Amino acid sequence: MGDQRLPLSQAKQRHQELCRAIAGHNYRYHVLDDPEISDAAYDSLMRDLLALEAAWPELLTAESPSQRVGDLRRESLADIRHRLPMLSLDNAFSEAEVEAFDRRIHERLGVAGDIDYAAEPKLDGLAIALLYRNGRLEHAVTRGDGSTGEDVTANVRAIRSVPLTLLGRPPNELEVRGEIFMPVAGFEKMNRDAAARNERTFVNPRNAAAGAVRQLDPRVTASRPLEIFFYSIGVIDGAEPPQRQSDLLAWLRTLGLRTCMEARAVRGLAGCLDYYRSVGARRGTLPYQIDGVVYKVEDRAQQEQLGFVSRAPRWAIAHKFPAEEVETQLRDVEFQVGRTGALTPVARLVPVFVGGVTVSNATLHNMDEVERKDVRIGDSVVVRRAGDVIPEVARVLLARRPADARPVVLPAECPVCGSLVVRDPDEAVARCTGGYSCAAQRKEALRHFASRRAMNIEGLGEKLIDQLVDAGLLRRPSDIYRLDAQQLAALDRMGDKSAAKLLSAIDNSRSTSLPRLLFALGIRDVGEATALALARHFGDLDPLLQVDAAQAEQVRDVGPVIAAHVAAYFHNEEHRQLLRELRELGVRWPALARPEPALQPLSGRIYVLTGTLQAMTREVAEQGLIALGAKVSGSVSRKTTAVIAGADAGSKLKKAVELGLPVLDEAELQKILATQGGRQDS
DNA sequence: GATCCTCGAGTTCT
DNA sequence: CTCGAGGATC
Repeated sequence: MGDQRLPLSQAKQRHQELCRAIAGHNYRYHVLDDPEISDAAYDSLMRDLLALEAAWPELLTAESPSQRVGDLRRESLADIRHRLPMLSLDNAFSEAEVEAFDRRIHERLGVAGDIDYAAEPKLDGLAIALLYRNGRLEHAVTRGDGSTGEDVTANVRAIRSVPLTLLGRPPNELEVRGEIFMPVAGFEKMNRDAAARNERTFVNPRNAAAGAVRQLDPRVTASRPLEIFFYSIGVIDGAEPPQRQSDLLAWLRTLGLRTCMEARAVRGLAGCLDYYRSVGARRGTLPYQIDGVVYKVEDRAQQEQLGFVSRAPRWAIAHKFPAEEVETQLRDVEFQVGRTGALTPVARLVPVFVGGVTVSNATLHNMDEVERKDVRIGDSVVVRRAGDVIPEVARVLLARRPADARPVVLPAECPVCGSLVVRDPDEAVARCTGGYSCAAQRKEALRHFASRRAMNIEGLGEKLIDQLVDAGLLRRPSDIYRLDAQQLAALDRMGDKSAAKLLSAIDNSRSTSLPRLLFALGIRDVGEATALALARHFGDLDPLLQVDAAQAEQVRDVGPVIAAHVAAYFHNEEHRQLLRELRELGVRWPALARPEPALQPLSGRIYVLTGTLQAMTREVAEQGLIALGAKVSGSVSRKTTAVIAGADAGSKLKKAVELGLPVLDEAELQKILATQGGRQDS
């Protein structure tokens, strides 16, 4: 190469020119969407750069455009703590909820006229934070749980619309936040190519983008059509960012950071809703997937005045599009038999792709629901994912009902055991009368007995229980404690090691607590909370074996119905025999000591946990609160003391905000547990 | 008797 | 997460 004979100083200069030229073309291409030169001319510049760097390796720096893609495959991704937490957004699913949001802002700010908002599409991708120090990309971190994410720097460098160095006059330190996504066209092409090579395809652009960013090999990321839009900043040092959100976006563009060109400044509630409708109408023609729009209060001083609720700002909201609804056919309705014998109608659907996954089943809850929706077999139905998770049949398309559509008939006999099915006229559920002789009820009862919140026998799940029951090794819960290694090893897919592990898990479960045992028994209408109340009230099993309905009704939250179930359970000879056997086989629990009031500083308080906690599991958090005398409830009401919200909290957080209840985050919870002298021994 | 609050039970898919 | 129903409260 001719370059090789250049003196070093000239080579350095040429290198700088090339880097600057390439960065400039990147900016025109990605940020302005207005390239100056052809792709071929760009490639030629890149080739020159590579040749120069090959001849003078000392010129190579991490910021060179040639160094986008590292070739280091890593073992795992490191965790990085966000210096400023990455928040989530509150959601609105209707115009009324946006109206309420706008009203709250007026009230809090005490202003009368229209509020200025910045509106932008809500991309369906992956939130990310990039830190630039002195204009150079230092690291990129996923949102993770909001306080800690994964270091994906090497992969993010490989995304071509991410500048490795900022243009203009960047501040000393700037953390920018944005969304990485895969444009629909790129996604489809990638899947076509993958299919042609007989490789696995991705279900949706969001998953594909998330997978690509969390790759261990940055070369794989580089081969995926990823893009990024920036929309906010985190840590900043050495510059005063613009006062308004719209100006902030313009400022980011001057630094070479790509932003969504659909973002607009709008006035007042009406402006927000107009924007929502206009973007919604064009949703299908946008080159990327969006799941709603975001409104932010424009003015930063107002944002600061509004502040935060737990993990979400009060000054922004995501207005979601309605859940995707897809039409499909109802192939059949089958009835599942639960632990209590309840027959649940389940819709078997022609598999259909909705909300990012393939759905083939959906619960219909009970016969009332079937009748209310007028569901018939063979119907065309509309399916959606409620709360974006559980599939449901939204409605039937009556106009498309085929002539041979068959009504759903509640079977007169249990589909599993053939026993009579009865339905109390006052109740919505129909039940199989087979009791413990019904294989479905027996299996479900055993599964419940072994489940995590009951006897907590790890490894004894649905599959294994099916096998053991079918092999005749399990009939009743006490049989679990009679299993031996030889019997287990004879089962399919069960080696010596797994058998030993299971036996040890079974052995561990012998040492339990009275509330767990009472819950495990599966007495009708006795769930965790009632089991705990019974255990507290009676202190041990023996008084319960003598209990009559009147005594049981003394327990808080136990009325005549549950009291009758409890008394009947403990007077049934089969059940008494079961309890005798469990004791003989070594199942034991400490008698419940009446807790000292001094150790119950939180007594009378009711907490509700929601969202995903990070440092502790939900169960540990619950136990910690209960140990201090607090109650942990599953639903929010005016009686709730406070809601503890982890990451991605949903409807419960929303309700707490509506009721004006205090919302705590995980750090505050830990403070409560620590300062109240939370004991770890329960 | 009406209303609100809780709890229990069942469920999807990766 | 959602529905239904039991219990408490007024």
